[in-house]
Amino acid sequence: MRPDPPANLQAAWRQQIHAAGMRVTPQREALLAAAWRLGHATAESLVVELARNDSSVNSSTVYRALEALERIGLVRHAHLGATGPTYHIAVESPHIHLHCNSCGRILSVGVAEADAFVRQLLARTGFEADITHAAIFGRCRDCLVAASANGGDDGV
Amino acid sequence: MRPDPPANLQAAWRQQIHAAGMRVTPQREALLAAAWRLGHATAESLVVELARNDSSVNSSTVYRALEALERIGLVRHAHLGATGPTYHIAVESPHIHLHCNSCGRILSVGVAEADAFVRQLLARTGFEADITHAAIFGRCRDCLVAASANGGDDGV
DNA sequence: TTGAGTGCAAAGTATTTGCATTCCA
DNA sequence: TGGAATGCAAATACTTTGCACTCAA
Repeated sequence: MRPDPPANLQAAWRQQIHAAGMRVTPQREALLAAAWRLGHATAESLVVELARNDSSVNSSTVYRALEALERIGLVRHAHLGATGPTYHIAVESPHIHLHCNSCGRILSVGVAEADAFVRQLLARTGFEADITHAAIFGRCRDCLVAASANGGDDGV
Repeated sequence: MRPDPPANLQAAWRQQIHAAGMRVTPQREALLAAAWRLGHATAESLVVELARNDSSVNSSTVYRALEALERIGLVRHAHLGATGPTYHIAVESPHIHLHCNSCGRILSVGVAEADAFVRQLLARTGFEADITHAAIFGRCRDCLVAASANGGDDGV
């Protein structure tokens, strides 16, 4: 969990909402701050995080606000696991999500790791991949080590 | 939509269920056949497909059967879109799913396309990726062409 | 014969929608 | 002040669970 967003960032958010012809409301500001603190958050977890922090926001408002804020590019969603979409602040540098099937953790690595793959895919199949949009599933280093220490058993 | 599975394949399924100490029921046979016909199917779509074909199976049975059949390796699931998990018969040769954000189609390409990427990811981050488990989002060739013909507009 | 598997109905969870009210610009 | 945005409550969609009954082995 990160600390609250810096004031200048919050100001930029307000400005961007306003520039899009939309209204700056306390709920939207609280929502953006909560998304910033959580890093990766489902709609559900945002509702909970907001309730924890004084400012509770109705869940239907959260869904509608996320949709509106995504439309103007302030937040993005990705598919990180079995659950529904996960939202994050758009300014974060783009990264690939690696979802460990054993421990459930989400690791992030830079998009550069996949550059060659994306280029090759485009050249050979004509498909322009947005590698950041969905997690890649698998097993993280720690769980691989634990599994092999465990006699090579899966441990899943 | 594929034709019904060949008899020898169905026999192999029965054998594998039996070998796992589980019971071969008409519902499970119908479910496997439906999954084979659909290729990629959500639990929901399997319920519908089964209802269409004489043999309707209760949805709770479908969920429980999918879980049981996945446990013994006869079916697998993947995350292909915004919706829940998608099931497919396990014998299909492993493939990467490419989900087009514009037209919604799911393209399949061989895992060989990602071999270098998976190897590099393992070497550099220690993460063993199962690239087949989740779709990669992006835009297919047709939609890219359509978008550029459209003055470079997104068209989404 | 018997218990794994099924169907049904009810509950749970996540998300959406209609409408009256609030409050930002 | 006007209409975008919110809160509430009801509706919807999907999945899970408890329980009595069925049927594969």
